[in-house]
Parts: sequence; structure tokens; C-alpha cells
Amino acid sequence: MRLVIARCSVDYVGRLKAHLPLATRLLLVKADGSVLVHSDGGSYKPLNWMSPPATLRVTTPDEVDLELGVAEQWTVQSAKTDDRLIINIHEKLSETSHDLGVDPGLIKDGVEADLQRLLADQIETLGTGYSLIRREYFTAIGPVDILARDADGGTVAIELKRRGDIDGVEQLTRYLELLNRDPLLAPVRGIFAAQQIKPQAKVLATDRGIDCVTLDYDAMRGVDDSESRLF
Amino acid sequence: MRLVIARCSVDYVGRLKAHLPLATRLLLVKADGSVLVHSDGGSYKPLNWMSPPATLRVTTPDEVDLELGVAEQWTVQSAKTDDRLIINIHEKLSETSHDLGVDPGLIKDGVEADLQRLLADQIETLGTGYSLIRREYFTAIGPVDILARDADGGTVAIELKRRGDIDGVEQLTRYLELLNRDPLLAPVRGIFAAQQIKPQAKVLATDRGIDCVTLDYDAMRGVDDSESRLF
DNA sequence: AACTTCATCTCGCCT
DNA sequence: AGGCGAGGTGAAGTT
Repeated sequence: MRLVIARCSVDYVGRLKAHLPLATRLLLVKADGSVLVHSDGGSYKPLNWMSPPATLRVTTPDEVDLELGVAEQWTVQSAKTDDRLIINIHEKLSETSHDLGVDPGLIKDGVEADLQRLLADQIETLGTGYSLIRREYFTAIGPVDILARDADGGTVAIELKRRGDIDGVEQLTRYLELLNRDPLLAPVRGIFAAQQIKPQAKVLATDRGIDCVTLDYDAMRGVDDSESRLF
Repeated sequence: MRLVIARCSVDYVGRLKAHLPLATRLLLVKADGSVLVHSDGGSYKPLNWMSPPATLRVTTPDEVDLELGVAEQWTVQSAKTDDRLIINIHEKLSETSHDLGVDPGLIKDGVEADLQRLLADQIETLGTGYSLIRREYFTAIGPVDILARDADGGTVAIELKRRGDIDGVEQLTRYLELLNRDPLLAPVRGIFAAQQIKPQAKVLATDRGIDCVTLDYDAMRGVDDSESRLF
């Protein structure tokens, strides 16, 4: 990994065009040839970047650039697409290089898959008498997150999201349309379950007769923890 | 901006939980208190991070951590949420600090807004005799990208995307449903225009009587350039 | 390899 | 401040 602090201007040409005027920034060159251009603010997204695999070439600036004070020019070319990043370095303020080795990688807990597992285990969260038919019930247009039976024996298709948005409702609608064509399952109700449901999504869901349920992941995990402690 | 190369383990607790085992990484501390943990690979997304505004405190590792070889512990606390990043530094291999100043920011060209402006200017791209009614035609459920009139005087709602996906078709369908309830506008046809249209989206659109048009941004910009040169 | 779906999405615009 | 849509979305898993 190479770290360069430099006064530079940057141009990206590819899926769109983007330009960064002259300023002091961090240039981070990774082992796979990818390059990140970071300022001293903003979030984790760089101002500009090139994704791996890519190759960095030091190219000769044209006369105009030379007159503008470009000391060194980098051309970072994507190996797979024709995306290109051109970095005009006017002044290098610092340069270091470090050998980091391969990273063992990140371990996560609390993503949608965990939520699905918890809800399947605690299907009665949705109402007394609910029972699980199965998780990831496969259909021609994709898997329904959870298929369950309610207290009256009716089939319920559950679409699960961390953040309940309008396209989640659309997705569930398509599933319900399909499932309700199956005489062995029909009629099938829909439940849209999420940690947070956007108002617009709730309106659309309600309009289509789909129930909305807001889930409390911490509470559900708490129940699961106490359950596992009992064993 | 502070750059630290360190052997460290990292834990994130917040919207979910995540853990990084001990390895050598780059720790980037920005002026706004945000922290990025980068390895020497992957893309621009850090392995772990804390978004600004945040504060970094050097805390005392507990006995277990001390015995495991933790020399220094950072607790990065988000100022707005209860997200927290804990970095256990076993060994600092390098540490530098730089003053970068405020960045002038990125200038973009070729995003959906540019595409919309171009298509509105060159509405005849869609067919001879087309005329613009207006861009961003507001409805109760959101703005229709472009409303136009075709050669026969019929109203056309145009949904514009850089990448034409199935949810763009759903969006246009909702608009069409609403617009066709208005007797002053009805009947309203739909056109789904994008630089690239996914096969699935094309099938769904066609099934619903929506025309698909693939746009060539470079060509459209070319037309616009030559037009502006004429003036 | 193409495609779909998730994301600690981020980012910007607007109300 | 919160909702909403776009993104050079990226990244992971599946067909």
C-alpha cells in the first residue's frame, strides 16, 4: 500500500465524467492497482477512485498541463472496463509505502439473513397461532422470504427487510399474485415485516391489503438468547 | 488527517455487529472524527469505519485485552447515533499527520439530471413530431421525469433512467395509472428511456404496453454541442 | 459470467 | 430533521 499526500487535480472518464480541482489530498494506491482519492472530510466514499483490477502508469503531462505546474501525471486504467482516472500531481508533500498482507476479513451479525432466522424461530411475533411452513419458499420468480400459516389455517407470505421500502412491497405483490394462482395455496395473505417501514411503503402496502409489521431486532435477539440459555 | 499503519483488531457495534481479527491495516482518521479501516485490497469501501461526526477517545483496554497484547485502544463514538467502533492496537508500525484543508469538491457530468436535460432539449429523439410539455411534471405520487405530446397529439409520460431496471417500469406504471384517471390528460402512453435496459425490464414494459427506448448519451451530447456551436 | 438482492449503503435534493 | 431517489452504487450469493 502506497500513501501519497499531494497537491493534485483529478479527472475521471468512464460511466460518467468527473473533475476535481487542484487541492491537497490523500492518494491511496492498493496492491491490486486500485486507487482512492480522499479529502479530510466526508464519509468513507472517496472523492474519486478506480476499482480493481487496475494498472497505474506514470505518463507525461502535455504542454498545457506542464505550464500549469503538473510535476507528475498518473493514469489509472481499469483492467476490465474503459474507465480511467487521471491524476495531475503538482506537488508531493509526503510518500510512504507499507506491506500489509492479506486481510482475514470481516465477520458480521445482524444482517437480513439473521433477522430471517430469528423471525422464523419466533414466528408467533406476528400473531398468536402462527406456524412456520418454511423459509426461502422457492417460486418461479424467486424465493419468498418466509411462508407461514396463521391461526385460521390461511397461508401467509412474509417479505422481510431491514428497511421497508416501496420496492419491497412491489416484490411481495408479485409473489402474492403468483402464489394466489396456485389453488393448493390460495388464498395467500401478505405481511411486510421490517425493522423500519417508510410511510410511502406503508401506504402502498395497506392499499394492496398487505399488513405491515415493524420488528425489534434487539428484542428478538434477546428472546433468542434467553431461549438458548434455557438449554 | 492522521494515517496510522497498525496491527489491530476492530469491533463495530451499532446497526449491526462486526468483528475484524488481528491483522496489519491502515487506520485513517479524518478531521471530522471519522475513521476508516482499510486493508490492501478490496474496493473503496473500508473493512470497517465510523461516519462523521464522531469523536475518538484513547481508552484503557481491559485485563483480557492487555494480556492479548493490546498496546492502545481507540473508542470511536458517533456523535449522532449509538454506533461505536473499538480499535485494539497491538503495534503501531507508522504514524503520520497532515493538514489538507477543505476540498473544493467534485464536478460531475453525465448523471440522470444531465440526461433529462438533454432529452428534453432533443425530445424528437423519441420520434418525429414529439413536443415537450414539461420536465418534472408533479403528481401526488411524485414527479414524472418528462411529459410530452406525440405527433398525434397524445400525451406521453417518459420515465428516464441511466440503467433501466424493473423498478423503473413499476414506477412508470404507477404514474400512468394515476395520469390516466385524469380525463384532461387520458389517454397517456408510457415510454421507458434509459442508456441501458435490462431484458427483464423490457419484457415487463412491453407486457404493459410501455415502449422502450435506449438512449446514446454521447450522441445526444454531441448533438447538443454542435447546436451550441451554431449559436 | 450474468443476474439478483442486500447495504452500518452514501449522497444529494427536497419538504 | 426526515423522506425519497440516484449511484461510476459496491459486494455477496446464486443461476
